[in-house]
Amino acid sequence: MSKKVQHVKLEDLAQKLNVSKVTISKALRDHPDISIEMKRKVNLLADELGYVPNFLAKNLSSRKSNIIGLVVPKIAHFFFGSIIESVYDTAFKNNYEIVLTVSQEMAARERKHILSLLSMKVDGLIVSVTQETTDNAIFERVKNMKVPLVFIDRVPTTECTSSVTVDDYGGAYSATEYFIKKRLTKIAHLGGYNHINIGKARTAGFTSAMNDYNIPINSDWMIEGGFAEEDGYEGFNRIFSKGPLPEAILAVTYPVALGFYEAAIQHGISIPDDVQITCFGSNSYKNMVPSVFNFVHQPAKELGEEAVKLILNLINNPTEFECSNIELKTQLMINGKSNKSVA
Amino acid sequence: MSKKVQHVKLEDLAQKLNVSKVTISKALRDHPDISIEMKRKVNLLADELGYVPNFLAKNLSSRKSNIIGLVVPKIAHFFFGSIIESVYDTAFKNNYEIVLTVSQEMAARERKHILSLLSMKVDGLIVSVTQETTDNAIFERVKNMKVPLVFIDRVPTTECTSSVTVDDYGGAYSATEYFIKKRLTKIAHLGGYNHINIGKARTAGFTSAMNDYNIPINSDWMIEGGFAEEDGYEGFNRIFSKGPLPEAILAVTYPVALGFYEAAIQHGISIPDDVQITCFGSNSYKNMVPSVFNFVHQPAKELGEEAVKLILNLINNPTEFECSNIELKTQLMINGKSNKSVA
DNA sequence: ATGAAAGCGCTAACAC
DNA sequence: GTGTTAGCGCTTTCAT
Repeated sequence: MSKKVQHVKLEDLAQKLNVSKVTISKALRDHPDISIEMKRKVNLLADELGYVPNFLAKNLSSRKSNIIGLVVPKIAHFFFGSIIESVYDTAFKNNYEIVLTVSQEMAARERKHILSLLSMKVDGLIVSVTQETTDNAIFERVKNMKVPLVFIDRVPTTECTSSVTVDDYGGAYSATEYFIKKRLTKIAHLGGYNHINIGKARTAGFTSAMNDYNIPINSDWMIEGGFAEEDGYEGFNRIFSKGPLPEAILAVTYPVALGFYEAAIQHGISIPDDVQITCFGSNSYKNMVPSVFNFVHQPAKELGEEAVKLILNLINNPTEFECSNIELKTQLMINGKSNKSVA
Repeated sequence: MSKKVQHVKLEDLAQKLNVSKVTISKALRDHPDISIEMKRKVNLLADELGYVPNFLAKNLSSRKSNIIGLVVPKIAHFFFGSIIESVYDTAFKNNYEIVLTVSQEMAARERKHILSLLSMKVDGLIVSVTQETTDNAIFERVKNMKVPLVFIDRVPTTECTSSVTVDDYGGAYSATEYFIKKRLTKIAHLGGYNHINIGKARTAGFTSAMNDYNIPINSDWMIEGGFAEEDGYEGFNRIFSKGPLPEAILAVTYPVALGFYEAAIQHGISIPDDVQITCFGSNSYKNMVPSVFNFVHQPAKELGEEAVKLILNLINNPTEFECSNIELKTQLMINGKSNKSVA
């Protein structure tokens, strides 16, 4: 390693080689103008001196960044953790950097982060909205600025968005159907807000399955709320206060199932003996480790990959890939194993 | 919302208000030079026009960024997920942004990411090294550049680093002692590499406890490896190939425990009936949900908070906080409950 | 209290 | 092939 590592810039290289800094700049970027010989010399010297281009200057003058901004509502949950890991990995392999921001389910933070990312001149934006997000103005703004935008998993209700989602309706339908076929017909739904696609579609899937099998829906058991533990906790208490418990629960997310579980245990209810729970999400580690829940498995890794691919397509080809929606299949996992008895 | 959202810059505001852009710049930054009245007008207009300062230009000229770079080896695991969430949250509350990069346990990626972050002119760097990291040259370079650097959880063996870690030695000691007091003396250690602090200290804690209680250590059961599932999987197979299994396992991380678990199940071994497993990490969600493992609980949230506080101190006061090491306590959790019978 | 000039480190025209 | 000239949008002296 060289000793002089501080503040090596184009001009330093230029002086040492007695050429202009433009030559250096071009050589480093493998511009066809420059001779092979020159490029060799420049790269050698750059390595030796430990030259690292100044990201800020570079992007300010070129007005692109090779950065994709990512905005997620949560991070310390397996589903989002997996999405994020996958997005990072796919971006890295395509020579893009990710700048991740976390909105913590707060619309105000989400807005602030998007503005930050825009001011960094990101080349594109991948967003999974908060449970609070109802105002789409910020997304309109992104669109007006012609910054490619892809939603992942959670999509606000606007026209012409590009998105990567899962088959929420079908997943909820299958999970509900599975309960019914097991003769568990007293089913509650801990659903998400209807202003978000996943809340709406999952509730619709649940309702359709119930209707198709002529099972009456108990309106006390149709809970609409957020996606976090506290929502599940509160959901239990609301259901509990109304009388006898259902035999089965379909929960809109894994955290909601956890919250329900906590409240149930505190009331001496045994899970899954007294109440069976299926939730959207993903059992961790290859579904090896036993869980008290069953899952509507969401392919997080694929979601991340597809979102990056789509945003790259949008960056390179803004018109052709506008408003494309990719929907991936879910899979009902019973005791960690894929369930084939239902569609 | 205003319609003209694209490319509003200082000069645009300046023209509208018939002042120079310097005045605007100062007003926006609440500089004492500017009159209250002027500031009011400027802020109003900025809001109206949706002005967002250009991050690139701003930081290029001021040569600071209000950004802290974060480098972690993994993300889709609860422990790192929690650290990351906590770092983001604490940074946000202090008006800093985080740029997160993920090395995926690869030293080469780690190096590349650190260079990227340096070229973004981050104000400081929080790093948890990969299991491969043995060359400290890149960290020396950071130090030479006078960029504040804090290690979190995983620290390379260099002199004068600032770090936030847990009591790895004590945690491993307590976990081992607990086994011994339960009369489980055939204990294997699935340890981490000795070139990283956590590998070394946890192995030392295990060894000390065994020695203090005069329990012989079976060298076939002292595995040194990485921190991921595959290492646990391989660890099982190495132990299994040597003859009878131990009664208990101390695993250096949760993923290692998972890998061991998978391999064990495949061989018809029952966990925890045949082999009890304790690992470093954290049961998820308030330790409510039953787990087949016991845990040496690491306070991830506090780790993140302390790391951010320390880096902010270093940024504001580079000399005073140099080489400070914060060590947090671990807690042995048995069946999700804190164990008081051992230290 | 306000502004003019210079410059952060780089890239993009356009000459030569 | 290589260099010259501008300029990205902001902040910083230093005048006024």
